[in-house]
Amino acid sequence: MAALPFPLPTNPLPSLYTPRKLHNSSTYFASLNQIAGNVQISYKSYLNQISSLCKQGHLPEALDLVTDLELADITIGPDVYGELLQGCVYERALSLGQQIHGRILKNGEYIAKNEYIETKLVIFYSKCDESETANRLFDKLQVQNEFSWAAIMGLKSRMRFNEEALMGFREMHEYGLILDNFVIPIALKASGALRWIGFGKSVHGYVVKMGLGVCIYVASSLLDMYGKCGLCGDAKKVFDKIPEKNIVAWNSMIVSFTQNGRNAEAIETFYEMRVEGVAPTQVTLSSFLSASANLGVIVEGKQGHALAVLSGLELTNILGSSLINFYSKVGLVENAELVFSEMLEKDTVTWNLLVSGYVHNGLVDRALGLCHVMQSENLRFDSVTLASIMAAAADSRNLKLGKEGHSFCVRNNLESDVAVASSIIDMYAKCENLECARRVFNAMIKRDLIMWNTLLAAYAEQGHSGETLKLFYQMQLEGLPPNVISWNSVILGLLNKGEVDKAKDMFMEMQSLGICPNLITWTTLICGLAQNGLGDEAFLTFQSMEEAGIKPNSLSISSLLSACSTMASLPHGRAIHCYITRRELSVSTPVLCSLVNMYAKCGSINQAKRVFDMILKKELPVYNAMISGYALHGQAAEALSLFRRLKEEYIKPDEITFTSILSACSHAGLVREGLELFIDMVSNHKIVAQAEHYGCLVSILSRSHNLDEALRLILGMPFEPDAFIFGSLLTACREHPDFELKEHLFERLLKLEPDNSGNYVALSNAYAATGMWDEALKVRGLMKERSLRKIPGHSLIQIGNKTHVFFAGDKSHSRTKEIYMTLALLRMEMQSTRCISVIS
DNA sequence: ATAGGGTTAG
Repeated sequence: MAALPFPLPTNPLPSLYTPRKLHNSSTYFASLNQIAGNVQISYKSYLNQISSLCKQGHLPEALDLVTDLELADITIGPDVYGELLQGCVYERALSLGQQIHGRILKNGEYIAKNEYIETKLVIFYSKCDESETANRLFDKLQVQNEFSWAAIMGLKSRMRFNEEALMGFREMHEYGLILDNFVIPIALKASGALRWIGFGKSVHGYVVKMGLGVCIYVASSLLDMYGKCGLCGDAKKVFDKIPEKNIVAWNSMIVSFTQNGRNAEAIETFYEMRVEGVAPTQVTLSSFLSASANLGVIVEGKQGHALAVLSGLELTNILGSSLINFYSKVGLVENAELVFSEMLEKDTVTWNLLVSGYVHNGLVDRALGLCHVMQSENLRFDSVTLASIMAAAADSRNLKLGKEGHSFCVRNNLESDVAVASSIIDMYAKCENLECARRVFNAMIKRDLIMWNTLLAAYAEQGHSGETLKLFYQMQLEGLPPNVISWNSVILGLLNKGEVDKAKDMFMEMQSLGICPNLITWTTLICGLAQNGLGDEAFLTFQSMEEAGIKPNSLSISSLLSACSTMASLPHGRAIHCYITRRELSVSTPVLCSLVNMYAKCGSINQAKRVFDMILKKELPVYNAMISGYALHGQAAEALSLFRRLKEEYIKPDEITFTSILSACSHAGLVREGLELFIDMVSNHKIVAQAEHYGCLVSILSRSHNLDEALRLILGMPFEPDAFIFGSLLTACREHPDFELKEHLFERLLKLEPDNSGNYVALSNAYAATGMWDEALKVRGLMKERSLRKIPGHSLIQIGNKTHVFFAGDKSHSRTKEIYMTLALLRMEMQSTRCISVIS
C-alpha cells in the first residue's frame, strides 16, 4: 500500500453521505452495505479526507487520494465518486467532473449503473448547465427518482423553459413521486415567471395540505411567485405567516413591492427589517434604492448608500448600477458619476445607466460624449439605453439626436426590438414627422399593442381623427384588442379635430364594451370639451369623474386648470383651487404654474401674484408663468422687473421666458426694450429665435408704425413664416387702412390653418378696428357657415398705442368710453350681432 | 429561493 501524505485519524468518523430523507431506493442501501462489508478501516478514513477536501474545494487533492486508493488496489465504492461529483457540483468544475465521469465508466458497470452515481451525474451536468448531457443521462436512467427530477427541472427553469419545467412537475406527480420541498420552489419559480397564477395557487394548496409551508424555501418561493404574478397582497399574507423570516424572505417581500410599483411599502418593509435587526444584503439595498429612485426620495436613497458602505458591501455591478440609477433619477448626476468612477467592474448596464442618467437630466452632450467613450472601448449600448435616448429626444423634440439614434439602431440591428421601434416612432411623431414614424411602423414585422398605441397617439395628437380610427379598426382586424390607452387616443383624436359628439359616442361605446375609462380618459374628455367651448359640459364631466371615484392627480389638475384658462372661467378655476386646498393635494411646481397661469388668463392678475408670492422655492417655470401673466395683462413694467429678479437670482431664462417678455413689450409698445431683449436672447443666451419671437418683434415694429420694417424682417427670417407670424402681422396691422393687406394675410393664414377660428376672429377684429363693421360681421358669418366655434376667452384689443386685455364676464374695467367700445368688440366676438346697439 | 436599466395615453 502506498504511503499516505498525512496520518490517519484514530477514530474515523462515519461515512458523510447519509441519504436525504424521502429517499427510498433499496439498491442504494444494498450497494452501501456491500462496500462497507469488505473494506478496511482506512477506506473510511480516506473517504472522510476526500469528503472534507471536496467540501473545501480542494478537488485536485481529493482526486490524488483517489489515485492513492487505486494504486493500493482498494475497491472504490460509489460513495467516493459521489463525494467527488458533489465537490464538482459545488465548484461548478465541469472538466474535472467529466474526468471523474470517465473514471467511473472505466471502473465498469458496478459503479456506473449504481443509482446513486447515475443520479449524481445527472445532478452534476444539470448544475453545470450542460443540458444535452444531462437530458441524455436522465432519459437513460434506470430509476428516475426525486433527485434527478429536481435537477432536470432546475435546469429547465434556469434555461427559462418554464413550461417544460412545469410539465415535468406534473409528470413527477403522475408517476407517484413525492413532490418535496426541493422541487416545489422550482415549480413555483416557473409559475411566477410564466405568471401562471392558477398553477401557482394550486401548488400553494398542495403545500398547505402537505404541511410544507414551514420550510423557509417553500415559503419564500410562494411569496416570490405571488409577487411575480402581481398579487402583493397574497405575497404579504404568506410573508406574515413566516415565523422566522430569513434575509431571503425579507428581500423577496421588498422586491415584490418594488416590482409592482408599490415603492412606499417596499421602503416601509425595509425599515421593519432594520428594526428586526436583520442585516441587509446587496439584494435588499438594490431593491431599496430602486424604490427610492422611483419615489424620488433623496434622503432614503442616501441612507441606503451609507448603509451599503457601513455594511462593507462591495460595489458590484448590481449595487453600483442601482446607486447610479438612484442618483440620476433624483437629479444628483455628480454622485452618479462618482459611483461610476469608483466601480471596479462595469458591464453594459452600468454604462447604459449613466448614459440614460445624463439624458434624463438634460445633459445630452455629456451623454453623447459617454457614448463615444463606450464605442471607443468597444462597448455597445443596447436596446434599453437606446429606448431611453429616443424618449429623451422625443421629449426635447431633438430630431437631430433622434435621427442619430435611429441610424445607430439601423447599423446595429436594434430596430427590430419592439420597445426601441416604439420609441423611434414616438420620437418622429413628437418631432412632427409623421411620415417617418409611419415608415418605421410599416417596416416592422412584429407589432405589439404599445407600438399600435404609439402610432394611434401620434395621429390623435395632430387631430387626424380619420387616420386614427382607421388604425384603430385595422389593429382589431389583425387580432389585437385595443386597451384603454388605444381608446383614449381615439377620443383625443376626435376632440382635437373638434368632433365632440363622435368623441362622446366613443366614450359611451368603450364603456359598453367593458373598457373602464381611467383618469386620462376623463381628463382628455374634460379638456377636449373645454377646448371646444363646452365649459359647462366639461365641469359636469368633472363631477361625473368624481362620482366614478376617480381622483385627479397633479397632472390632471394642471390639465383641468388649463381648461379653465381656455374657457376664461374664473369661477371654475377658483373651484379647482378650492378643491386642491380642500383635498390637501400635493402642490407640485406644475400645479402651481397652472394656478398662476389660470388666474392670469382668467383676468385675476392679483390672485396670480398672490399664488406666486406663496411659492417658497421659485423655479423658472413659475417665473415664466407669472411673466406671461403680466404680459397678458399689458403690465410690461412688472414683467420686466420680474425678468430682472430672475437674473439676480441667477436663474437662466429660456426661450419661453423670452416669448413672454417680448410679448409684454409688444403689447406695451416698448420698442427699444423689445429690440434689446431680442438681441440679448440671441447673442448672450444663444437661444435660436423661433417663430414666436419673430412674431413679437413683428408686432413691436408694426405698432411703432414700422410695418415696412416688420415685413422686411420677415423676408430676412431663416425660416418660412408660419401661422403665428401671419397672425401677429394681422393683429399688428389692425389699424392700418390697407384693406388688401389684411385680406392677403388672412388668405395666407387660412392656407396654413384652415380650421382655426382664431384667424377669423383676428380678421374681423382687424376690420372692426378701422370701423369696417360690415366686413367684420361678414367674416363672423363665414365662421358660422363653416361651423367654427369661437372659443370664449380673453381678448387683446388695441386702442391707440395701448393694448387692453378683457376677459369674458369681466366687469371691472367698464368705466371709460374707450372701454365701452372695446367691450362692444368683445361682445361681438361672443355673439356676432348686437355690437352696434352696445356702441350706441 | 431573493437582486440593477427601457417603449405608449393627458
